[in-house]
Amino acid sequence: MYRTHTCGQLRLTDAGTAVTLAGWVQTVRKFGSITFVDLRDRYGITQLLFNENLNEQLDKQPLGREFVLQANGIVHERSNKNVNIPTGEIEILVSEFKILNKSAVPPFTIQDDTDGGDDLRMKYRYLDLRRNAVKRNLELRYAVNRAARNYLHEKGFIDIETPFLIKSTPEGARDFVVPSRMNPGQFYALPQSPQTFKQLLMISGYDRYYQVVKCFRDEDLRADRQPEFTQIDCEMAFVEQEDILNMFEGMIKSIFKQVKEIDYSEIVERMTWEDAMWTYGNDKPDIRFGMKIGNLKIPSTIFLNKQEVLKASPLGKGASGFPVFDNAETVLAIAVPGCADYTRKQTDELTEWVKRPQIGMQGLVFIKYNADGSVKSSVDKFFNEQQLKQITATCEGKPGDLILVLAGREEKTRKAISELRLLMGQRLGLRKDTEFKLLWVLDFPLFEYSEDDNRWVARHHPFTSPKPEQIDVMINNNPVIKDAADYLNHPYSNIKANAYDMVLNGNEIGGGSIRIFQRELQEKMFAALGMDEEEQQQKFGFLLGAFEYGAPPHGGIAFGFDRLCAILGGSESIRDFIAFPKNNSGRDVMLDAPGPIDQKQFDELQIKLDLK
RNA sequence: GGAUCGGUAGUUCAGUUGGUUAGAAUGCCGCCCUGUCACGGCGGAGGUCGCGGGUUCGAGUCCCGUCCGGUCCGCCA
Repeated sequence: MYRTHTCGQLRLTDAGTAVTLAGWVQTVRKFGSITFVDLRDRYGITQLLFNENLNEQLDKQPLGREFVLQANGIVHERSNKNVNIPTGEIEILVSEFKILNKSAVPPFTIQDDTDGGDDLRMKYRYLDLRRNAVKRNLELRYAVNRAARNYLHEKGFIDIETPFLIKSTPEGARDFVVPSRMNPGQFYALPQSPQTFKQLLMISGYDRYYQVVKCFRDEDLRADRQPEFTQIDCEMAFVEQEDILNMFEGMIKSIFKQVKEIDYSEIVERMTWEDAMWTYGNDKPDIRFGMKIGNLKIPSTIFLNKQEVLKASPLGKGASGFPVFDNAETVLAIAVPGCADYTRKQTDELTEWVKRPQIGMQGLVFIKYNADGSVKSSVDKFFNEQQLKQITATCEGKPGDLILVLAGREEKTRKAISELRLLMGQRLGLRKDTEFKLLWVLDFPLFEYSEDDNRWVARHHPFTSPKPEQIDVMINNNPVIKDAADYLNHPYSNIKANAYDMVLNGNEIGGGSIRIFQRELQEKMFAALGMDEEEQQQKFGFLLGAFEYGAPPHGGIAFGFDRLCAILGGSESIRDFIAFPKNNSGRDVMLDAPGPIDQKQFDELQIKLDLK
């Protein structure tokens, strides 16, 4: 037996007990004839005391950081207690010790505030995982996993595994592919999600399915994106949208309760996609703070339900005399609370920020709504006080606020003001990572028009059902677009999907839809995406076939598990919540993967490289 | 595919207008120390300034190329 207790276990009540501990040497503090050693394992740190009797032996067998040590001794009350650690009231008076393994000097310190950079920590991930900070994240991840499983099990869901070696589906993200040796020249694809399998399970009658499952997408990465990531993937049969929303806001609330002991008793807010874009310029708005967008001018073809609002806008009626606004497709404003006293330097800095290539705006207009009620703007030449106050009113500006106005092309400007809003929210400390705000975003457009491919693409995925009342529009209309520029007038551009995203603090943590379950509608959808009958049969024949054998109405949702864990852990980085993550280029720097393979392997696969 | 920032001691970083022997902190090694827990004191070792080329009397510093890493845009149903 290597140990009788763990390094996080012993307390003052254990004083006098003979124990054996095993763990890693965290630090050695030597004082001439006595030596303190902090011994660490997964459970904590216990101080070992080597007195003069053992010091000679310690000189012969010096201990270094991360040595694996076994020590026998008696639990003693400390004369100087350490209130900072749970075992701080005791120490082990060591009578005998054994070095179970030596350690090279680690390339970075194994501490909460390590001196190692990200790259190095990933290369020596097995050392980074010893750090308490990372360990806590993995423990949180397990807690979230367990909480989700508890809830779903309670609700009658069953976990069914689905295959990883499947068929390539070119819709959506790029597939990772795996060559088949037994079928030369043919390839499996790794699943982007178990989407079609879970639908088939519904058809098979497993009406409540879930899986905590790896998904694979071969797309360019970001700090918060991994080529392989984990979803909590769920599907239910005989449900409508409302049933799904209730079930899964229940799940998130239950996870909050089980993991964070947070009673999220408020009603989860709901917002249409159109309102989200209109009010926040973003389909995943952070509603922990206001700073809602004032819409001063918008193009007529978007936001069909907002035309009445537009008429009341100060710029909606016609030329203002300010060419930047008059020539712009869209003019949008936000009121930044309490920032009317910004200096020229500060406003210049914000202007530079919106002019960065990633934001790409031409400039930024300021209106200072001073605390005394006066207004001062960078466009005083073009607008009188009354007009400036009208602009201020559209974004609900109050005395003391700084009004920021952007003008330009609709899509770019809306994205820019959304980014600016998030930036200002961040700077004003309105985005606390201890506050959690859930939101459902509903009624997404079913299609988006791809000007690159000159065709409709599914915004969610091709299995998403239109709103029930719009099914006729799809069935009875010809999807062919003769003039690409005219797609906004096509009936398909206004079809809304029976789809929903769950947003937590400005992050999309889950998304799903009610699925198409009739063959005719599914064929119509594939056709709308430009697939002829033969292609449909070749790629999705199995699903169309299954729809002929009594497919029940069904729908589901998938949650981004890694990101959910990161948010609950109060972190921006999902990498810290994954035991063995990949870097920005999709490399595993510890394994040095991907890497070349042997010629023999190529020969067996009958594959030749033709590197460009 | 594009933008941008970075690469200097084991590690995290500083390094002025191009100018003598490239520094700090931490880690590491040695000696001292009986109550530390970020121990302390004294001493020491440690560098192909990512790589290649160019400009110059002289390059860590300027220019070009390249590799690697970070962040972002496109992309990610």
